[in-house]
Amino acid sequence: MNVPLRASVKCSECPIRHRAVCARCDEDELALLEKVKCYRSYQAGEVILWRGEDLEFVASLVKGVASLSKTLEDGRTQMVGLLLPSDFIGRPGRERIDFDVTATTDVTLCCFERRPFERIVHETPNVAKRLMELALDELDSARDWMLLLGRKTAREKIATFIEMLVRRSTVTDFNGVQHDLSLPMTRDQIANYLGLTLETVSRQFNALKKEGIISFSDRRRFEVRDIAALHDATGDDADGGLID
Amino acid sequence: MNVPLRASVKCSECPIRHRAVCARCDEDELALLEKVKCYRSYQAGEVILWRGEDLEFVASLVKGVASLSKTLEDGRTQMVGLLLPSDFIGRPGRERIDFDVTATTDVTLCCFERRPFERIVHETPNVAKRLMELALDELDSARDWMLLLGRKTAREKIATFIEMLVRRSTVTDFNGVQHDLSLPMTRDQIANYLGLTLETVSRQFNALKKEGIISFSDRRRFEVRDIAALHDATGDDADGGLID
DNA sequence: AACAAAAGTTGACCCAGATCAAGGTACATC
DNA sequence: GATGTACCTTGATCTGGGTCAACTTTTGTT
Repeated sequence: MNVPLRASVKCSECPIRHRAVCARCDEDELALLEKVKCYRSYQAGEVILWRGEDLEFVASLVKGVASLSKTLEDGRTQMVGLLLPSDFIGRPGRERIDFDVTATTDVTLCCFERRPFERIVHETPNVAKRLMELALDELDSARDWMLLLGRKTAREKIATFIEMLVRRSTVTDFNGVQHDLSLPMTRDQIANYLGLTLETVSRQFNALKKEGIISFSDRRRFEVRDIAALHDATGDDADGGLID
Repeated sequence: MNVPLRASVKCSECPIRHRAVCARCDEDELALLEKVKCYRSYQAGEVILWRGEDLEFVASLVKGVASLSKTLEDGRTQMVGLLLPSDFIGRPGRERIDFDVTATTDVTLCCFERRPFERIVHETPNVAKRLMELALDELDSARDWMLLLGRKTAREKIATFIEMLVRRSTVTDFNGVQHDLSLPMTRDQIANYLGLTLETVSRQFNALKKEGIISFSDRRRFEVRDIAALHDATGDDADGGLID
């Protein structure tokens, strides 16, 4: 549902309080934001924003996974961004976006009307600064992704993708070992993310499974059995690769 | 040569005065920057910054073309950014970069020592704001590029590349028709940019030539003969594609 | 429980673009 | 004007991953 709901969660108790656009805010600044925020929810598959549409709100992603994607004339599409909790949608000074934003899983957003938000950005250096950091982080991951799309083999792409999920979940969950991770999307969406077809994604997952590097408990849930072999399969050098 | 030269060009007469990081500065703010700037020159092929190296300066690109590139363990490389005059190198709050920066042609930089520059960013909202705009522009073109790398055919990649050169030169030169444009790099570097091999780049250029869409006067200089056919070959829809 | 729809797997085949190889061309240096 | 070197072109061949197609498994609905 894209019906705005008055905020039910207090900012101070928000799960993304310390990573989102509000991360650097003090209590007073937070109060400003709290006054203009509202929540919206979307079901998996729902389009959150269409390319070219006027942005009436900007938002922090609170829960779930969303994706940014671009489409060619004949319908080929490529994901150009993956949004996880604490990532931001919309940019100061931009009233349109040049890609579609779709809910990959069920999603909850913390939305701010664009105009009031831009005033706050203007008057609150801590928000402006955090927005800059978020933009630079996105730029870094866009560049890692370009290396992946331009030069990696199908196997390397899949291995890199899994490694990224492992890293992100560590950051999110604070558990040293990760067994039982879950894919946040279908094979088709993963193909879209990696510049492959769904058949190739399926084959490469199964190849890594056969080699004992990963194992699946069901279609979505898996476990990394050999993290070193997984890393070798990414093609990245020891220190390099995705840093988030 | 990477020997810093005391500024010889006055900011007020600088060719990138109105597009670079200083674009929004008033005279007083400009004076602040002028005090800490110096010029450096690099020859085509020279590495400006190595990945991982400590950034001692940040800089605006004044003249020439530079590229950002990433490398896999086995030596495959992919360009992840192309810097043209007025583009910026280095980011506030980051003391390292995760890619190499190389002079593609002879290059002149307007450099600022990192520390003093960061103080100025902190105290000059007009600089901070402009830096944000530049970062967002880079993010947009990174995303167009991801679509290109992930989903476009060799022909579409080459056509898109040429179309970008046409657009950029229009913006730079303010001449309605562009005959006699020039490639800022070798076939090898173009391949690197587009996620292709140099042989494929050569073949696709010659295919477009045979079809009468472009023509070459020498290896570097060319002319677009049929801009509509060129656009058709990019795979982008009418309004979409690279916007810079 | 039966059925339908969505998601995933597997095999056969094919082709765009990589790879390998051999020349050709333009410019710099002596 | 000869020699070297970097750059580019062109042809022959190979192959990773796309395409097409059939089938299986899971999930949701009546």
